[in-house]
Amino acid sequence: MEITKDFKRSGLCAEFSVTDIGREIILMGWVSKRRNLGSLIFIDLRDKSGIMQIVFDENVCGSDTFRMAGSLRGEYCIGIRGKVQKRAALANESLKTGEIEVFVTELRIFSASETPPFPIEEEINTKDELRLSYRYLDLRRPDLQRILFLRSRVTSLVRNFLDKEGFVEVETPILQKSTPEGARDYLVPSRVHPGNFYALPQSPQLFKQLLMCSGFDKYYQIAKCFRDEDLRAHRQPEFTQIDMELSFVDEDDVIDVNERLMKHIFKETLDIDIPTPFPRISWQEAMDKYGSDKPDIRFGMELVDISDIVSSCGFGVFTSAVESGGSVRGIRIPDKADIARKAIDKLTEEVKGVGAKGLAYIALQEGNIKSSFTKFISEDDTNKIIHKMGAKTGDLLLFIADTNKIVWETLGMLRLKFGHELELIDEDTYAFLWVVDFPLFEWSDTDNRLMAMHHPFTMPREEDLPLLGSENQDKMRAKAYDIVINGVELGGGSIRIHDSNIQAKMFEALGLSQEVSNERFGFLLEAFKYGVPPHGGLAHGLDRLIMLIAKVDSVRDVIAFPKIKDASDLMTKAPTAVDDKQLQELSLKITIE
RNA sequence: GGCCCGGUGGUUCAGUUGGUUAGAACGCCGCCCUGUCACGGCGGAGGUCGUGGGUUCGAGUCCCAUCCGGGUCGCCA
Repeated sequence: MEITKDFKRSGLCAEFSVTDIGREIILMGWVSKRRNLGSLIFIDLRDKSGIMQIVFDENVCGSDTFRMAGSLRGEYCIGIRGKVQKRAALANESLKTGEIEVFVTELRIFSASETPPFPIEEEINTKDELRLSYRYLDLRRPDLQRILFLRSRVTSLVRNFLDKEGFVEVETPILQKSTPEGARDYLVPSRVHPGNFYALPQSPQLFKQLLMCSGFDKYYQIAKCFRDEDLRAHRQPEFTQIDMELSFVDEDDVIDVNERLMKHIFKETLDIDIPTPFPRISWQEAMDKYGSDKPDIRFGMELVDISDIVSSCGFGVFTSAVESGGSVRGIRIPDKADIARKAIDKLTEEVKGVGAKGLAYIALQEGNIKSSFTKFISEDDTNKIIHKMGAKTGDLLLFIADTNKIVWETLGMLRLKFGHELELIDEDTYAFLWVVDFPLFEWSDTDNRLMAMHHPFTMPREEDLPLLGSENQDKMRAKAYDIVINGVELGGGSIRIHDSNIQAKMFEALGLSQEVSNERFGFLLEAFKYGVPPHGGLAHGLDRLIMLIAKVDSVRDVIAFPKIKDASDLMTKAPTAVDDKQLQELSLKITIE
């Protein structure tokens, strides 16, 4: 059945209302539900806009059409001509079009459908495995359609906003040079250059800096990025960034434009007014207070450092942690003093999973203090701890003694866990936050050297510059900033180095010889010889932004065709083996099996 | 790669200390029904309980291995 000149869609289901009563219209869509009453057949016709009830009455449509209507089944793709009428019975208040219906005079079945493997409805419980195998059917469901329409709306808002701000969108190459610093690259073999490979971009980082060298001043791109690392609920191997770079700016300028961008997006999509400026805290403060560089500040329960009290308390676990450069910190869980011994044991197992050696606690029960360690320390010290923690009867205090990194990570995890469990979090608020003054470097045990925490082109803070090259350079802070919403790292960026001397020292600090840095980044260093503007930028994770706005928990729900945990595609079965002929052309040989 | 959770008609689930013929709801098929919208009524089909092995008189249930999916740690400059 073909579409003909005199059978064109007059509009979408949800576009019609009582003002159209009496009109003859043509609708096209899918059979969502059918209710066959014998000599009266109701069909819920679904298109991307919603549902329209259509009615088949043999007296109106004739016996042939009525017989056809009886054969309709779920997901048949059809077109109908009919007259809009006010419903004879009560209106259906759950439908936008609930006051009207269409009496069909002509039915065209474009194609039949097998019974779908899962219901095409909102809020189904079907396993991801099945949904992703039939993603094209999954995407018929209204909730997923809404998210993809939302996603399109957001990218459109981003483009309009940044265009007005004087940004230019430039496409950077997908086939790039591999620079093995950071995540693993996806590699693409070159046919023309046997034995050589392109890499898919992990981000357009170097190209956007080059665009600043070229004088574009303000660049952005809705950029596809690729990282060959294992997946998580928030992580896909290919994902999209709202990427930008600006010249002649400092941190405040980048932060300002992005605050206004976020405010604009949240106003236009959710009609929420996000107050600006967003709060800013230093990385150090974030770690000390929340044990995380992406803290959820919708609730308190902040970490407390008790190292000074316990540094010579006589309890070996505590004192040795402090002596070896670590710390002892705790959090106060309100009204949890009645926690069962078994639950403490379970928590202990959990913190061991994060790398802690154990979990100490004080439970301030009515008239009784239950604790794993107070018998080892003086009553005076116990009271000091309770006082510093601000604890009162009924509270549970949990402590970790270890390196700072493990203490932060463990207590940060416990804080989030109890924040959710005790329902301290208002799910309807969006708490924006800038985390600034990140450390410039981070020690890598696997590589046994300093690594750039952000990337090697990040500008150190001026007052820390004298430390570069010194033995204290690991204490340096960067002009780097992350934007965090509700405990989710939405994006990050930095002011870049535009001074080739500082850049050279930076590579030296990272243990990159001049040869290696030239081989990897020579084109950028060369470009920096020709008058490079001060510049900096930021990239937002678009997928995460959509997750937050749409309030969904899996990044798969905001990507049309996502990959599963092992980075394969359940629907197309990619990746797959290729023909020997293709391998030969690429001068590749498979060595497995 | 480690750890945790899951896999039972098409879908979502139940299934007792191992014990008759593995159940329910929805969906599907047939018949009836002129105002349904979670339509209703009557009838029906549909399961090698992910797979392989083991223990047992007997396994959906216990054990081992394996496959598939999810979460998480490692990893993600």
